Amino acid sequence: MRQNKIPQATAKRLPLYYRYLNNLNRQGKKRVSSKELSEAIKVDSATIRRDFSYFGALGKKGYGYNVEYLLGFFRSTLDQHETTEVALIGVGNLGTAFLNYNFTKNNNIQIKMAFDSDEEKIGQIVGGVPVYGIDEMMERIEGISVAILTVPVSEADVITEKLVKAGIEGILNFTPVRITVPEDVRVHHIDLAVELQALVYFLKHYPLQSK
Amino acid sequence: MRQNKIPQATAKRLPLYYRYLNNLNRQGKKRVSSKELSEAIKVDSATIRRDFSYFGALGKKGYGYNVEYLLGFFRSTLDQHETTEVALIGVGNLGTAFLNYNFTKNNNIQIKMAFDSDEEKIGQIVGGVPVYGIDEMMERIEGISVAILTVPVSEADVITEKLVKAGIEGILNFTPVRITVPEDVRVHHIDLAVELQALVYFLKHYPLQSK
DNA sequence: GAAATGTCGTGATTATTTTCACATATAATT
DNA sequence: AATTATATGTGAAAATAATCACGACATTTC
Repeated sequence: MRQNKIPQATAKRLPLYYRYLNNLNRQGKKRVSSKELSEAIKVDSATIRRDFSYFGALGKKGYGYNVEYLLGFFRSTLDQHETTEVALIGVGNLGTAFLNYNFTKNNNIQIKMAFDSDEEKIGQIVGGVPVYGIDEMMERIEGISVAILTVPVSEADVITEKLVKAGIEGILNFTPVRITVPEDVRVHHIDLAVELQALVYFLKHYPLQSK
Repeated sequence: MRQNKIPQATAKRLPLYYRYLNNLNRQGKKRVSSKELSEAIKVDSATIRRDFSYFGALGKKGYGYNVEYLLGFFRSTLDQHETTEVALIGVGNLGTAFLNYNFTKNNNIQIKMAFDSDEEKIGQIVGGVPVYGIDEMMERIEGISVAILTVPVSEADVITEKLVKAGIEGILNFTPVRITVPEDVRVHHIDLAVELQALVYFLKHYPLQSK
């Protein structure tokens, strides 16, 4: 379970590979080469082969990769056989977008419950997920190890503290706040304003074409 | 304008620095050290010093950095003196979240217009931004160089093609589709399902604490 | 069944990024 | 004024990641 040898950069690409293989499989494709994959997902073909090779020799020379086999392999590598249950905190626009996203289609990830402090929202079912009051969070969240944080900035720190107390292990943080957690809690940040500004910066300072 | 020497990894962190310096300045803080910054934004202090040093000697030994000076410096580096106008395509939950996000507060980025194909939404003002029909996009978008793409998967390719024809230079793509564009158009992907699945993978395979 | 073609897996190389660690300079203290 | 504490900027090293390029082998074609 903890064969910690795969580079982080590779690990980040695995879900991407997995989803595309799923697509191919649905389309009934039987084989695929690193070159084809490369064109579809915009990752250098040598990088793809290298990535796959960390898991052993999954392909066949002169043929490519067997889609079904590869898919099955990634399914178990990405623990897709067991469903990961997730909680979402903050049912605003962004939170609602997540609730309506069907993660279970490609990934065995399921948002099991959501929390909000707005009386209007409590008790509703959004995207098939029940919304509870924040005050119920501590009891209800037990057994869930991953949280998506889509609350306003002002709430971020307080909620994070509660999540940590409730034993959460991973947080996908969409607030601009760099939340503070014990070192055994993993936080991934997605900062929408930063991403947008970075794109603008790259546009002005890193001309493409010539490259 | 094109002193292409700053590492990409550094460039991606600039907006983060900028926002935090803004916060400090608002709080009336006069000085800050790389160590303080490091604790706040969770980036190694040596990395911060190195990042800053690409722009010259911005600090003072034994003192740290002058917040106002540094802020002013980044403001011009990040082109914050001029407003960047952006269009958003797809006013669903995710799109609406963006429209309600006040980018202008910290960043001189303004979503100037939005597009959707839903008759219900056309003509509305969401978060202060007018929503037009997709069919008006080609005319209206002229002069805008950045687009945020928050449409359903099925629309992604068609809309992208239109955006490219309309002369867009950068796309912040939230669809899982790896859109195809000419090489002089810059695309940044943010794939929510991939991010979530990557977090889950890291949790299971990259134990923290010990590290 | 021989020749041509295709594609993997990987050693070696190169590029990029992070981190260490310390000389150097400023600021604070006594 | 001397001493101590602080914090930068950066050379050098280490870590991480991407890419090249080719031998080996499977598949396809003739």
